Amino acid sequence: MDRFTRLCKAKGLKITPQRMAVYEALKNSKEHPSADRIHKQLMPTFPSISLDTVNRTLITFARIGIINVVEGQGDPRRFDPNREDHHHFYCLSCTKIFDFHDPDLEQIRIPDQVTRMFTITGKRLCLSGYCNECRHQKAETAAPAN
Amino acid sequence: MDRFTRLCKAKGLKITPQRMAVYEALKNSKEHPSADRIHKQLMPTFPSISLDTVNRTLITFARIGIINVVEGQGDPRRFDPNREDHHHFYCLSCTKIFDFHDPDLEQIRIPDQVTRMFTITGKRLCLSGYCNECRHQKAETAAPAN
DNA sequence: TATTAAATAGGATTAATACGTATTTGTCAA
DNA sequence: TTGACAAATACGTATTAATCCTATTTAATA
Ligand SMILES: [Mn+2]
Ligand SMILES: [Mn+2]
Ligand SMILES: [Zn+2]
Ligand SMILES: [Zn+2]
Repeated sequence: MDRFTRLCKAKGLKITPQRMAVYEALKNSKEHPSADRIHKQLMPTFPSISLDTVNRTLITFARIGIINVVEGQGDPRRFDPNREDHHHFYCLSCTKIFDFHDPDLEQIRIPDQVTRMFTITGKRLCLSGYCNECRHQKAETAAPAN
Repeated sequence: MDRFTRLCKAKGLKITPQRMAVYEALKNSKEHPSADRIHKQLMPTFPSISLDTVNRTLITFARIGIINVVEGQGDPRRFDPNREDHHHFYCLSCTKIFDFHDPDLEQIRIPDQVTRMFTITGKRLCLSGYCNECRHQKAETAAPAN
């Protein structure tokens, strides 16, 4: 019994072709797709799958801990299949999210004042700016940010 | 000449009653409002102001550096008038964002590999979980997250 | 194989944001 | 102080994301 089947059983979720398809689309991906993106990706091989189902499935997966919802800046909700502890760089131009790791950052200590006040389930360093592809375009086209 | 007037002049922006109203609404706020929230807040004293103008104004303010856009998890775009270096806790239940500071975190070192690859304009520790108000409700109503 | 609750598809709705444009208005130079 | 003009606004429309509704299908279980 594979990981996916095990997880579904444990949470009392039915194993449907739709859920399997979404799981397969996410597995091994290092991207941070939106529901719409996953839906488009599945359409060729699974034309009958609905966007609503993809969206519900992703939210369900996030709820049971198969994936995470990640931080964006007002754009469509993004999901992250990478459950390792890691950090993010967010490109303000193309909205791509890049993972990075750093041993030093693993030991970030959260102030007691904060841990007392909140129940913390997620912790991550969020960087933003312009990715390599975008910073060049930017210099030509747009005015600088400040 | 006040800070707002100075900033607008420097960036070649006209000083309009709408922009002044939005600026006043943000100033001194420690919240992280959406465009809609600011619009609702202004309606009583400025009934003719349009949501479109509020939204455009906020985006303009973010562009010239008066405010920032902050990370959410798929909810409407949120703005942050607090330009001090600080960090965030995001409540997964009520979506409120809380500021916190920490001298230790000021010196977070970003790996060279990352600074080489990207132009970084923002850096922040992003925590998520449940705020004090929400974690109690949660115990009663909803099933645990995992 | 029959039962049943869960899940899906797809249409409708709501909400957030952006766009198009006629009109208004702040700015600046005469 | 005024007039010209580009910038900004209001508001209607369009687009997009997300959710809701419900008839139908289907996975799980006995
Ligand atoms: Mn990631
Ligand atoms: Mn803040
Ligand atoms: Zn980019
Ligand atoms: Zn809360």
